[in-house]
Amino acid sequence: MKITIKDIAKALEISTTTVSKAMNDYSDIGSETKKKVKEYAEKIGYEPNIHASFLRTKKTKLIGIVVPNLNTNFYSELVASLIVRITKNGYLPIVLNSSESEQVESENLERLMRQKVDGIFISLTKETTSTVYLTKVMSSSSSLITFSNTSKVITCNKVVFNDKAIIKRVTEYLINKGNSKIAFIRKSLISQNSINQFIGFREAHEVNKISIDNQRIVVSKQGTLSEGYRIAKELFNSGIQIDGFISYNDPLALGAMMFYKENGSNIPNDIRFIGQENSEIGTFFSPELSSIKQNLSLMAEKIMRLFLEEQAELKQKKISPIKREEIKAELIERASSI
Amino acid sequence: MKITIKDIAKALEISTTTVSKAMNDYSDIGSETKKKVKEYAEKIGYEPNIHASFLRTKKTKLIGIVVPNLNTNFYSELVASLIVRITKNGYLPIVLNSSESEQVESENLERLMRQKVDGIFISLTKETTSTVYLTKVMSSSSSLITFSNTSKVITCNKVVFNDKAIIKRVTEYLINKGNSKIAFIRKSLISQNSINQFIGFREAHEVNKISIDNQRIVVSKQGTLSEGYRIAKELFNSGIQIDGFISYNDPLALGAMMFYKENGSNIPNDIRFIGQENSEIGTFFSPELSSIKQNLSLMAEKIMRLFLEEQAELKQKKISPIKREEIKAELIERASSI
DNA sequence: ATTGTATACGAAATCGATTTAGTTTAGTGA
DNA sequence: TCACTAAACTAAATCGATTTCGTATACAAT
Repeated sequence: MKITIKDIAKALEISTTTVSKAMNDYSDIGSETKKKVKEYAEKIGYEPNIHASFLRTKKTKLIGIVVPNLNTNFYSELVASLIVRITKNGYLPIVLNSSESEQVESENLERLMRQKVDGIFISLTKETTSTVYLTKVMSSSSSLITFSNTSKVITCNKVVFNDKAIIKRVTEYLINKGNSKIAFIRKSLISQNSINQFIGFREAHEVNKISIDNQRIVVSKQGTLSEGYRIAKELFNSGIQIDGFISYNDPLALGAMMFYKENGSNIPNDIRFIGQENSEIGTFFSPELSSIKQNLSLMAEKIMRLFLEEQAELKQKKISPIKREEIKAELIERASSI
Repeated sequence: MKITIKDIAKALEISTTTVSKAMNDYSDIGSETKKKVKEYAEKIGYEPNIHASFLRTKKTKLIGIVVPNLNTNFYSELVASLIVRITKNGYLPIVLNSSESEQVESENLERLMRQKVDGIFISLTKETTSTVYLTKVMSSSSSLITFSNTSKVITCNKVVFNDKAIIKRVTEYLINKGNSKIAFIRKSLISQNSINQFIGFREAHEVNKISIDNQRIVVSKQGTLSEGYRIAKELFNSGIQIDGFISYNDPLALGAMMFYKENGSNIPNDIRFIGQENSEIGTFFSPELSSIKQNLSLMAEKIMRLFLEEQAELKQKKISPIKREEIKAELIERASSI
């Protein structure tokens, strides 16, 4: 049995208007009445029906999260972090997974717009090129925040890591250790995320006047241990020498490291390895894997804050300016790169 | 600008009633009219407002998913699998994470009930003892399906793995290989999931008339590689000998295996290791780790099917009987246990 | 006494659909 | 011809809130 404002109105012998206004702290309701209403509502366990109030307020208290691949440590942790913040602020998260498919991603955005969510937090798939759906979202009533992997061409709220800077720094770190034949395993040729990292990689070489051999630049779709192993094997069998290895996650670096170890390479003296995402497993290989650590909790925090700010501004009918936040990632140095 | 049934009604010069009925395939609307309405709706891109229709239908097309820990391979993959099925069937998933806290779990259930979701799919935390919130859900309008880790005392829809049977089988498999001092690392002492597995472990011993040394039964909260390493070290330092090792996930087994390898044990001859969840990483250690493989996709499929059946029955005002599905897990035998 | 002004409240419209309870029209059978 | 039925449609009520516009009261100012 559901409790509505009518029940409160009847019991307190006031109008439903007054009840509604009291619950929402309107200024034209006496403080006595407000107190009475709120207390009684609390007592009988009244909770406003969100769907009914949506009809007038156009607010659903729902936030859509769209990630390219939920089944990775990176995104499952980031999503978990977002969920905490979303629920803490009285919203509920609709989580969708694009499975690295632009097609699915666009369907997900349509679903969320149909549901009239108040906000959409999205990290693009590595194959996404079109921005028509993002543009659609921006002209809809849901506020859009792109994170982690976003698009260069679209102007919208963004929260990203300092992809270019951190890879530049890490590459120079290897170069300074004397490495000049560094392999770079990237996620895709299209995604902004990956492009930025590659630019950092390239700039580090340019600054140090070292040329890049494109044969050492590999795109890996899977990003698994076995893929890392396979890539290393192929490089080796093709006679492409390397003395450094940077990949977009840890499993790739570990898989490759395994191959070179089996083949008698001395790590880190012959080849230095650096992964990303700083997963626990990296510390259980020998030598322990150096890795770039991204603060996912901080990213979640910034995303949520951006959203709440925008909501507040929207309420005051202000036009909220586009914002961009960059979060610094850091290198965790371990035996594989010392 | 939003399009409503009014727009269609006006354009086609019929009543909104007819439009609504045509869209919902009522039998008292002519097929000509239905076609006309649907075509026009398609043409102008009409989409019914879910929140408005909720007021009459009490259906939100929303499903809540609650898992104990989203940031694990097991649950992130299972959730991803559920999301696909939920969206395919025209629903949207609200994903919540209990972070292994019964308190958070109960709050999550309250949130979902407040949102009036059509269904709640929940796997309980390992510390959950109370069933009051589950009972609340059952007497609410959301249909409840518990999965993976459920409760023994509550009578509700369940989809689980054959925890007892598979562990019994695996334990006997080790016993048949001559192992009699098997360590068993369980998730908790309370969770039904873990209790069932332990019963299987015990029964295997009873059948083979082997006594269990409780010192070899360890509860691990974290379930990480380092935890597995630590547990092995403690067993060893306490002088507790083992010749077999079964844990509730792969990292634990791998961590332990690492410790014993470092200490000169010959695996699998001295100690046989079996993990669970069959993660890729297990095949990258030496020897490769045997593991129990659960078909998560099948579980997701069964959960969704159960839900849809119940919805169909509910529509026909039938009382749907409580159902229980059990999914067979299987042992993937690798070098660590041969 | 009259006008003005806060303060506190309520009637009714509204949001966008669904559903109930008719109504109209054409066709059927006696 | 008349009563009856089936098919196709609709007016109005409804779901549960919010919001607009108005009203009543008390008090102060003129």
